[in-house]
Amino acid sequence: MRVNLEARAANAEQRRARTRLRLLEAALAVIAEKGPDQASVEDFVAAAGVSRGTFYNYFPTVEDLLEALNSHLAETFDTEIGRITEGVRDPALGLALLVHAAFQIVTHDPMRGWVALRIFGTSAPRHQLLATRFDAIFGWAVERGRFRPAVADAARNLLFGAVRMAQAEVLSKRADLDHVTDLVRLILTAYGLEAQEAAEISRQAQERCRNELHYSPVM
Amino acid sequence: MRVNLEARAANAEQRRARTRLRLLEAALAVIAEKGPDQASVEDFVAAAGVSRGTFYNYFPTVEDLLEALNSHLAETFDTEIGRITEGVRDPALGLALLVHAAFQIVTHDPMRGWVALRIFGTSAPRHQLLATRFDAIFGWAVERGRFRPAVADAARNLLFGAVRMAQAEVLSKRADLDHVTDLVRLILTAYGLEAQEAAEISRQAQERCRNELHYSPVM
Amino acid sequence: MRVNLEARAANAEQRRARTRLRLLEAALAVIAEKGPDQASVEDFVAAAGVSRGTFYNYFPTVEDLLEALNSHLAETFDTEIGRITEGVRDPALGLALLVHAAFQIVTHDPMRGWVALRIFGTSAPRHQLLATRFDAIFGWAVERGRFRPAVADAARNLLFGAVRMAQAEVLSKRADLDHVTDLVRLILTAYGLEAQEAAEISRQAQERCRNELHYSPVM
Amino acid sequence: MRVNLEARAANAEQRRARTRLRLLEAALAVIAEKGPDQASVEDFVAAAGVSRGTFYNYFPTVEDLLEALNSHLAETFDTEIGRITEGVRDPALGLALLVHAAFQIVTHDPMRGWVALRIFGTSAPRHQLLATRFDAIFGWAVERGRFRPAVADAARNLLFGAVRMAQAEVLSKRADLDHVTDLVRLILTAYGLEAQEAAEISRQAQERCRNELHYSPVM
DNA sequence: AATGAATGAGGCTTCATTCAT
DNA sequence: GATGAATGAAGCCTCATTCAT
Repeated sequence: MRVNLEARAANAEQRRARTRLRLLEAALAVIAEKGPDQASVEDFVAAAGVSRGTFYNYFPTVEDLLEALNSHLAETFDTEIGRITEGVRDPALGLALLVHAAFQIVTHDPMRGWVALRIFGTSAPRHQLLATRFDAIFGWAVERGRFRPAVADAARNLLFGAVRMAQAEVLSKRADLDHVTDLVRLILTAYGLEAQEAAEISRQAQERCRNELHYSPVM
Repeated sequence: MRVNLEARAANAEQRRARTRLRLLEAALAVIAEKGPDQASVEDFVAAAGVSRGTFYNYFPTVEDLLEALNSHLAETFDTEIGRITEGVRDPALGLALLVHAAFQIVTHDPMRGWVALRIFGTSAPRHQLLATRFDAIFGWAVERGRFRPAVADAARNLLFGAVRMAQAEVLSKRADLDHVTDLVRLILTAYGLEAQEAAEISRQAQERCRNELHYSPVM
Repeated sequence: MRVNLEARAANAEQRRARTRLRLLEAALAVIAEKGPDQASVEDFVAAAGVSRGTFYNYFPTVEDLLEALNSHLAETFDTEIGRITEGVRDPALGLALLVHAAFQIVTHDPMRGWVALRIFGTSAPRHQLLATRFDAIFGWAVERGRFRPAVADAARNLLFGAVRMAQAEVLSKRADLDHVTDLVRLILTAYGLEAQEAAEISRQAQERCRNELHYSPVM
Repeated sequence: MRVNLEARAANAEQRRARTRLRLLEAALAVIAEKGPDQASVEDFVAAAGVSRGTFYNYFPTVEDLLEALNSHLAETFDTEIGRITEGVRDPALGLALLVHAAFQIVTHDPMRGWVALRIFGTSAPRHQLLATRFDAIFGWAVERGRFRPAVADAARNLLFGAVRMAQAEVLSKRADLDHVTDLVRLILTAYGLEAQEAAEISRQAQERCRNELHYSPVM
């Protein structure tokens, strides 16, 4: 009996999780297309194939869904980036990989790219995962004498701002991945590398991402 | 008789212009606070102190108001930037002035800063004035051997992306104008200047903006 | 489980049908009073006792409601007329019955009468059911030598125009059903019957309608 | 001095009348196109080339304009009809002329035709001029033994209803003037004429209208 | 849990009318 | 008189959210 109950509970929980995931997936697609401001509950439930009521069984408000989506994306994104930069010895290469990997992901799964871009524009709380990761690498690079010392905030905003803008360009197909290579080269130069080396590392990183990133959509 | 009619027409025209301006000013304040997507006609007319109907006497739709505001801001902004960079001999200093001046304006008239930031995030047609201005200076710098040759798109996105992100930080008071000085230094370094000189020029430019920019709100 | 779901679905469907009917009924009353051009959604929902939003759950626009109402009325009307003229051997009597029955209905359910009158005046697509029915009977009468040959269009417009005008008079209580008897007599005379016989048939038809038409509102 | 003042007053009055007429003309055109319910003050003043304010100097409300237009049309219409039926000896021919003349007018000046049709559908007070004229001719015909005695109301509604319906058809070009000839024949038959004679008189009347009606728009 | 009908606040837009000039 | 800017009531429609089943 007990076993039965437990099994049933587990079962129910699984179903809950599955429905929740369906709603998140649907929201991803809808928001990628319309943006968070134009997307309605109707859109979400239609895309997920569930009823209005069900939506509210999982998310008390639309805002909550957006937040959940935001967190979900930030976490999976950070995880992927972590995997790529793991074990890298050179912090400069680490940063280059970080950026190139992000664009690799965005290119292969544009929906996530759009959603990240669009949610970012709203007042949604921004997740600190990537910032933290950046700070760690950057600090390490300075410590090792690889980068010229600089205020971390400025360095971070330089990179994140440029990346964000390039992301919009790439997603709109107004720029391709070579654009990113140029950008990374400029950034590394800003941080203190010689132009030659910066170019070299950026190129390397891109290649490595292209080859090694066996990427598959996470949702 | 004729004179009377003409005078009356002129009078009416003035009234019209004044009301239109009031609406634009009000919209500036409202959008700075709420963003273009959350602002309603009700907000605009309440802020302008006119009736709902009056709004539609001036702008057929909200979109039209936003567009008018957008153009207005882009033009005044560009004009101001133009005045500041006029007569500058060194393109590197020109770019530094461009960025610092922008932040000077944004700091003194945060509403415009917010509106620029927020409208930028929408699908509103982006004005090309500043991009054009940047390209001219950058091309000139490369030609003169002041900057290392680079793809203009990448160089532009680096600067505009970073500036945009810093603008959000500064407006939110999470960063001050020193942050901008750091940023400009990094950017100039990315473009090929020595770290030392980059820092020097950035500092100079900031000082000059602080002293020379007798700024007053344009609307 | 399955049964439960099915039952629930059936239940929901019933609710839907009931609400839809309530809206149509309410619209009938409202339009009878104000006419389709002066009726607002507010009027409809107030009369139906539902909320504004509910209206749009059933009809995308006011126009759609009117159309549904129009079709509904035309069909029920034609059905009733059909029942009355069924099995009649003499086409002249058939036409007389058609007209008298229409007025019987209009008298007992003035709302439908008004709505028919008022919707007719708009650009709503006119239903052809009655016209078709008339043409059939008229053609039959001519064929049988009962009516003098005539262009069907003229004959139809004579009857429909006169009936429409009389309907307005009767509904406004400026005329009673004897007026209709006179009118039918004139029409039958126009079609070629002797005055005496025309009067006789019109009287007969009226009586028959009065006795046999166990009429009850359809909505 | 006095003369001057008087002359000036007369002048002013003339101008007033002219502006008023312009507004009526404009309203005629607008209503013919859009119908009275869809026409706005804006439409009227745009068509008349005057300002909103001027409109209200002449008509306190839109309703008043419609009423004035209604009266204006009824009067000019009646005048024209009167001219045509003047001196006719045979009342049957008189009625036939009345109808054919009406259609002649409507055909040559469709705007008036549409407006009459459309205003009629509203709750505007109906003018009795034509009804009175009909009653006079009909009574005369009965008295003379030309028509079979009948209730005047029924006879009138038969004719007016049929004419109104035919008018809609003719204006929509779904019927031509031959349709009217058929209709008049049926009506005269209904009133007691022999079919042969009815046809003959209807034809005669139509011809006469076509030839003699030197029609020109009245406004 | 899931459903979907019902709600009502909130936004957009039109337009007859007023009124200062 | 003529003008046209300003008004605000009134209409349309959407959509997040609630709730009975």
